[in-house]
Amino acid sequence: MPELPEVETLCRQLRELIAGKKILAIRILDSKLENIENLEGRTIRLPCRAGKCLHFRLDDGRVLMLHLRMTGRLLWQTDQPVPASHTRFIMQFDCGRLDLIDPRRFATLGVQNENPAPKAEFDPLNNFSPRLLWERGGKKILPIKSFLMDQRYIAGIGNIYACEILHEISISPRRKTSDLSLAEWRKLVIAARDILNKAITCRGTTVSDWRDLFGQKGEYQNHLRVYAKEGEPCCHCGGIIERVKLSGRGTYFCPACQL
DNA sequence: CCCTATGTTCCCAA
DNA sequence: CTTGGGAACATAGG
Repeated sequence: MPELPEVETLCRQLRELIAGKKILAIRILDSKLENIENLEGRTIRLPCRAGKCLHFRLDDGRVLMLHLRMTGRLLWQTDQPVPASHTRFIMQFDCGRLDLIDPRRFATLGVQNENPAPKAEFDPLNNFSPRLLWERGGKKILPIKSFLMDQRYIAGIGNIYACEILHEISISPRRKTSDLSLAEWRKLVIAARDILNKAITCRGTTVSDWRDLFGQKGEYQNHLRVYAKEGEPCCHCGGIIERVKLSGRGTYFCPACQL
């Protein structure tokens, strides 16, 4: 479930708790998860986010990588000795315990020996140049929403924020990527940064079960304008929000003003 | 029973 | 090679 703002929220909360801390013990409670050797005794450096992925660099140079996929959650526990149901992985520190909870068991855990190369060409909060996006998208005839959500191109944007960003700039999710003008890419870059940063400030979007590291709901669901708003009036033009299927995903937009 | 789900990957067809 | 569609992964909830 988590997209960039949710993973960033976890990352910031983790930095306060486990940067520089030693892993006392781990427990893997799901045979689907990769068995990771020799984590005990290692110290975690500053946790980092890469798209929707969390990277925990260790003092021996290895990098523990966690992707939460659809239903993965991280929960910080200090006084609950019994893990919640669907707990798949536990890391014990002297100050508390980090639990990975994942009902659908899609989350992935892995270790690499060195820093992984960036997976995406663009990052909405760092290198997000309208001109480079315009050049890159210039020959793509796929829908702009599919382009925004493709993690090979752009890091961290998923279904909720793709819908919100496109609505903000009044562009249809079905528009061909190559149709966007440089001016439209400029608007997109600004809208993406605004929306994602605001969502980070709100600690993410809780429409069903997203929770932060301490089990708290986010607040950005109170600012959504199209996602899960089928049948409601558009805040820009009063048109009725529709839901269609695009790239296999429920897609919310205003057919009256998103052209 | 039906459908849906904030993600990714793989296979197949056009 | 590019794109789109569907299934798969596994589970909960409406």
